[in-house]
Formats: sequence, C-alpha cells, structure tokens
Amino acid sequence: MPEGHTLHRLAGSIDAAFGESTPQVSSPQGRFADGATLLDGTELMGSWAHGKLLFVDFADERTLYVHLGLIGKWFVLPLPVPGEEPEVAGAVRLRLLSEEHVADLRGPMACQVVDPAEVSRLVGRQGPDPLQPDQDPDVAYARITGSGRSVAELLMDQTVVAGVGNIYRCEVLWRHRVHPLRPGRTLKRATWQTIWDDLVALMPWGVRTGSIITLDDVLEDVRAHLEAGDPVEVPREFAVYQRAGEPCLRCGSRVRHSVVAGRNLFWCGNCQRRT
DNA sequence: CCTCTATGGCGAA
DNA sequence: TCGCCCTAGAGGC
Repeated sequence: MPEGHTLHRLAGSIDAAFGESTPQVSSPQGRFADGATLLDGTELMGSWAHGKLLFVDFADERTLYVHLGLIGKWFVLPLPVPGEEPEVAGAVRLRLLSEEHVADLRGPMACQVVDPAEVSRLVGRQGPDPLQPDQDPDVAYARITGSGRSVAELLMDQTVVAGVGNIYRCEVLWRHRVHPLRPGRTLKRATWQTIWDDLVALMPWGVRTGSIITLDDVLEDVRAHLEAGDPVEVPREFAVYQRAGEPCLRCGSRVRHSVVAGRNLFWCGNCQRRT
C-alpha cells in the first residue's frame, strides 16, 4: 500500500483518532520497547507526512518517525468495544491505544523516536511532495534535467520527488506518453510540469479513497459516487502496472515489462515514446 | 506445509 | 547490481 498517499491518509487518521490526547503506547512484539516507554504517557500533538515519511509529534519535542518500507502496514481502527483493548494479532511493533481507538503498526522499515534536528534532516533530504501545498516542482526538475539516469529511476528517487512509488510512476508516465527509459535530460520543462500537475491532481484522490486511482473513467466514477454521498469501492485497475503482455488501454499494443533497478517497470511499447 | 510476491530503501561489493 | 531487512497473504503441492 505505501506510496505517499497512504502516509498522508494515515497521518490524517492518526490525527483524528489520537490528536491532542495521551494514548497508551506499547510494543507488543518488543522490538520498539524502549521507544514505546519513552512515548507512553506523553501527549500526542498531531501527525503529518512528507512523501513516504510519517511523523507523529508528541510533547517534549519527541517525534515518532515511521517509514513503512515495502511491507509495513498501520491500521487505525475504532475499538470494537470502547474501553476494551483488542487482542494483539501478529507481529505488532507499535500499538497506540485510547478509550476509543487502536492503531497497530506492523513491519515498518523504520520506527524510532527522533528529535527536531533529526526531523529536519530527514525532511530536508526529500524532494518536493505533490501532496503538499507550496511545493516547488522546479527543485525536482533541476535534478531531472541534467541527469543521465532514466526518468523511471528519477521519479522513484525520493530526493527528486517525494511520495511517488512504483504504481504512480508507471501510470503517470503512461498518461503522458513518456517512455520510462528516457534519460532525464531529454524531458522538457513543459512535460515535467504536466506530469507534476497530474500528480498534484491525482494523488489527493489516493488520500481520499485509500486507493491509487490513475484511470480517468475510474476517477469519474469515484467522483460521481462521492458527490452523491454513496459508498465507494475503488476497483484495482491500472493502465500498465502489472499488466505485462496485456493490451494497452489506449492503443491495444502489448504492455511491456522489465525489471529496472530491482523494481518492476511496465509501459506501453507503442504509445510511450523515447523522444 | 512450502514458496513466492509486494505500492521501499539500505549498504556491501 | 545484489543481498538483505521487515510481514502477510496468495497460491502450489
């Protein structure tokens, strides 16, 4: 699940469930025992994200920094029975518990208590985040334009753009007909601006729904349901991601696949051009 | 039961 | 470029 939208959505959930309260903090699995002890009994001020980095601010300048990595998951749920702690299932690194909510964190790549200087350092290394206001896409373009690295690689580099993962990467390149293996230096400023604007438009729907939406017809459907106040179930449909060998939704040509820098890359060999 | 995979990222070679 | 870390769920036998 974890591309940037997941973390921003989580930050919102944690804020809503635990903001300005003092949850019990524990580490049922034991691997975050010291950190849990440090935070337990401290007021949780609020939660926020930059790209794929998630922060939970506690009092006394203590911040919980979490990176889900590839397989981490954090479930924030209302208690089935208020006031009654649910049993722990699986390897729960960190649990937040209030009278009304529980939040179980499993399998994160990073889970640690950091000070404000470390927060600045971590965020300072990140590129602009399409999910936040007042971000500067030129900071990203400055790193793209001179680079011999592929556009695919650059889009996944969190120091270039923060929050884009493999799905948004593959899909947004398809949407703008950009071949993923083009060197960054061949990407025109206007094309980058279009890609950035598209991420700014698309990713909030991921935050809203909890699912990555990159197909316009899916987006229209979801928008209509939300406006009507209907419950929405977002179909897991993509243009190229994990569709190797299937026909491109735009031109019918076969979707290509290759492993680049250890990650699956998908694109249409016909309508995504190298030039 | 086992093996494989995943929307990440790090460090060693 | 590769191996490795973290976890759960799916699929094969």
